[in-house]
Amino acid sequence: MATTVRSVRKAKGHGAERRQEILDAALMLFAQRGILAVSTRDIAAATGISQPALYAYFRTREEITAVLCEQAFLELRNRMLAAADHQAPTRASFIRMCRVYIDFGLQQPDAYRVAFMLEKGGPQPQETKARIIAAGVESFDCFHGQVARFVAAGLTRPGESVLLSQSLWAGLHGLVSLLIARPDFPWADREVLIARHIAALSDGVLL
Amino acid sequence: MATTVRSVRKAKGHGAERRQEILDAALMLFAQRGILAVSTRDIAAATGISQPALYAYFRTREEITAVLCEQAFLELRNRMLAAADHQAPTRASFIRMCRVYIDFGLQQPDAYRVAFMLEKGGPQPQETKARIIAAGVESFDCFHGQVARFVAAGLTRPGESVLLSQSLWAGLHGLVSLLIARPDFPWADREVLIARHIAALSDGVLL
DNA sequence: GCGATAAGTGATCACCGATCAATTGTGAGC
DNA sequence: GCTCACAATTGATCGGTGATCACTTATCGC
Repeated sequence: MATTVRSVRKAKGHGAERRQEILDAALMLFAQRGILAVSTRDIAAATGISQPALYAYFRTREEITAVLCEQAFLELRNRMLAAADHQAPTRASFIRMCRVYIDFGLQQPDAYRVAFMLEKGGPQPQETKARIIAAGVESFDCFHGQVARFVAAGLTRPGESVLLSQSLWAGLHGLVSLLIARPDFPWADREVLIARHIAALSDGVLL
Repeated sequence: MATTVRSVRKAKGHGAERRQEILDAALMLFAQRGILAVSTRDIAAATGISQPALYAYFRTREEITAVLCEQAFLELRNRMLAAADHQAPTRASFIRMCRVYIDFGLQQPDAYRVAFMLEKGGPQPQETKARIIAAGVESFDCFHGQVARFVAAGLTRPGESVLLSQSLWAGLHGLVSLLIARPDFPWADREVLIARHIAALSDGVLL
């Protein structure tokens, strides 16, 4: 089933390529079968290497998901930066910003799950943990920068921009995470619900 | 460490007691060590029985968490019913309702995690799955009943009450789940953030 | 008392994450 | 072109996991 083709041995300085191959294989398997249902042996087989070889690139299985988490945060940041127009902020651009976030989560539910919804089992190595937090903060800073433009333009209700940003982020995350985690719940029509939710968040944040 | 005292053998008709003892032990261990860090052997030892004995009461380990999930939903419903005053709905009572939800999540983070944030590994037995969904829907119906009172009183922005309820639930869940899942994030002061979030949700839902 | 049966157990299975010594292949120096 | 240090990778294995089995033990209706 999984690609069991043994991949060629990498030349001396090219460990980074193999590392990314492992990450790609892991993300694909996570998306196909769910994060908890994928073993290190599965990841190794899909990459075309033996299971112990994984541990030359990652200290633990959790570190693999941690790096994917970091990459997911960076991808979210890139999407937000790409979508950021530099026109004067309006209610319409606020709504667009919200949609970018929600679409990211719904289009890449596994990356989103890894980034925001994964239970941490054992304590991570300090350096790995710090990198994840840093990536998360970086994404949030980007988000906060967007929100701050609305604050500066005098379009928002009173409150510090950090407070408004964290509240808004939480509001967006709530819908995305519930739609991902509880797909069997009798939700209202998804598009209508998203539109209403964004409208509510806009009314809650903007004047 | 764990209570290794062997419990007395239950008389014939008293299996339900033992079943609840297992659930209590499991919830305690989940709260202490995290859900993924608790094994069936741990739960059995804390209950005072052997590990295979668990499988006389639950078909899989997942079914234990599933039943805890169901119980968490019912507890949430009870809290909401207990807090529901039957005075005329006001903005203040709306805010109180939001606080009940948030406090439930923050005071019982593991029950909340089990109910809303747990990744389902393999497919559940159909009957167990149906019971969880039913408990979740029951909780939501209770929540929806509260929101509908505000709608009926003409206090809300336009939109079906189901839509408003799902959006509001998502907004509340977003903050609770992020505070639980990412305690290391540099959050603003928790109380201030909660107050601002509830204010935003109120402004988004109420006129 | 006694036997049917519920309640509980030790042994064991396949699989998991992780580690180890041993092996294979690569490429710089000559 | 040959050699050889070392990066890259491996098979074997460890303790622990969820789950299942045949078996034993205690209870209660008769």
